[in-house]
Amino acid sequence: MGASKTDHFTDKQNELATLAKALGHPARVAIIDYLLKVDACICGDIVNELPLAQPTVSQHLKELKNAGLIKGEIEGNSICYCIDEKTFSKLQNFFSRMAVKMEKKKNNCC
Amino acid sequence: MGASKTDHFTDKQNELATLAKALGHPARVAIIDYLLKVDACICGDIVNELPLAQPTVSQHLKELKNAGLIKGEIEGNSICYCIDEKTFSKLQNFFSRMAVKMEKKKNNCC
DNA sequence: CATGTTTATCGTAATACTGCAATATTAAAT
DNA sequence: ATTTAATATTGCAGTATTACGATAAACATG
Repeated sequence: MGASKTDHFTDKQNELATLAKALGHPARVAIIDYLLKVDACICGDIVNELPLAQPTVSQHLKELKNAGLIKGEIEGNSICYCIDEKTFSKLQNFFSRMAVKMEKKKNNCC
Repeated sequence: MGASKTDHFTDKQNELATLAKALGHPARVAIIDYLLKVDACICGDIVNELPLAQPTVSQHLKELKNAGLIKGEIEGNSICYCIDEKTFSKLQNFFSRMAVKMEKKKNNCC
């Protein structure tokens, strides 16, 4: 089938899955890495940084934007992309909540 | 094509992408949630918790295990699954390193 | 306005993912 | 040794993802 049964899971589960999925490709991780490495937002350049054709990069950028991981503002005839920190802190919250639960059940388990 | 060009990215990028991809499905997030909710490791039960057929759940468990997010030990004729905390702390490290970089470039950007 | 630059979209091919019925495997219990 | 229970594997259908060439759209500049 290839289609996930999203309606059977909670909103939080679907949300985390969507964010994780967006990060589930090395090219998209590389885009995030690059946005973090340079000291400001990037207008262009991203295509030259990746070993992929321009349409492919554009597609990956779109997916990151759809997931809310990056923002893109039009700046003249190029586009200024930057990280959406709110979404990343949401991701971090998911994991720290998980960490708390793990701490609780320590030694309760294999 | 449908195949990622993993050789063109760094090991860390590929590693994070692999872990994120494994969490990129609500059923797999639900499995992790369940393992965290119950106070011990689970021998069985997981199939009954999810709105999916047994072979499908088994497949998701396999993917989580391949990614190193869970461990499964044979216990009699059932299997005891539990979270692999090492992998989760690795994930958390990725995100906290990112958070540090974000903090640094604050106000340097849109 | 014509041209070049930058980014997005379309179309398409190859591959991966999701889901399940049927079946196999494994180990306990009778 | 059979039966039962719990998981895994196989095979298949349907869908999604990845990648890119070709092309379009938007804008700045000469």
